[in-house]
Amino acid sequence: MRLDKIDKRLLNLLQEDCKRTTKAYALALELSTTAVFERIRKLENGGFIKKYVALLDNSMVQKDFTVFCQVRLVQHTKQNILRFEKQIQQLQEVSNCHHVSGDYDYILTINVKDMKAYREFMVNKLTAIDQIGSTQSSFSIDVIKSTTQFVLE
Amino acid sequence: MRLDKIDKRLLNLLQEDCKRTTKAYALALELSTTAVFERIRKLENGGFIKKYVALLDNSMVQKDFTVFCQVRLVQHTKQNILRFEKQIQQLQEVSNCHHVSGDYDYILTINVKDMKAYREFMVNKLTAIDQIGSTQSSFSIDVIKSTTQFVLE
DNA sequence: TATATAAATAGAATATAATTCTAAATAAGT
DNA sequence: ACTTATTTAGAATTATATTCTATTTATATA
Repeated sequence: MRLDKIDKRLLNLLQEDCKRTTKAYALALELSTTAVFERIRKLENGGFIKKYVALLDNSMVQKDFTVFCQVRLVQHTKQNILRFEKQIQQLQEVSNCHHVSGDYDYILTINVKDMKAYREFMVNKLTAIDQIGSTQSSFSIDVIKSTTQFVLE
Repeated sequence: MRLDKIDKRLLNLLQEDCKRTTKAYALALELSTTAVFERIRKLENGGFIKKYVALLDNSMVQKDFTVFCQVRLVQHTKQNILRFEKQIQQLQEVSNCHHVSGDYDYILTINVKDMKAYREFMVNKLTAIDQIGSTQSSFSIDVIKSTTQFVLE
């Protein structure tokens, strides 16, 4: 399935605000509500849209202390990798984790309340994972940009 | 305004899937639809919920080449900082940018189609920003975890 | 502890929107 | 040009959101 211009515009709109009425999208795209309804259904079933979610204000829910933590494993055995990754997935403080090229093996994004909570997390949870060799943390001083939207054109 | 247990459970649900019916949330929380409706309204007006968005499948929309790019500025003048940040915000390939502590000044998350597109981006857009001193890129080999959800408890 | 006041909830009523259905229009393939 | 499939529109229906009123529950105050 291929996306045409209208699909892309629709996806851009849905990424901005998925709670508008079908009528509102229809108006913006100059189509009927049925046409829009069918397109959305296709985009959902086609796997383009993963999910619809509420995004919270980090500071309002006390999760605005963000840390980027680079991790190196002690040894790159398949077992180590799998165990490490499984444990990372379990940690609710970790919002993102990528296996990456370069000096370190993984880059993690960690969201907690404050430095104290980060220390707790490091001591009790992260460094408790014994596949980890070394880590390096960069603390977020300010958020310059943060979006979930991919601009399609 | 303070969040009680029910609010937190509701926020957790809305972060998972914001498109369920009020009735569905009401059922899960053992409340009436009106009660849930009012709570959601409060969470929205109280600024806890920033927005409702559709999350797309990166690979389906050809944005699954992810790079973490660390950036160092040539000089830390206020002017340089502001100019750099303003330009970064403009770049649609950059989904995230944080001012960070440590060796580098910024960590950027970049989403493009492939290595070729990344090269284009680097040459034509990123390194065109003349406040940048040096950069270091880590390429994502695999996504271990990726969520927008903060677990509230 | 009794009383007043505010906040939260439930259920019914209403308004609005989603979804389905049928038919027409458009596009694609032969 | 003709057939077939896809997309679209408008009306009809179903489901849901939203409002309203009355109760209940919680909170504050004397």
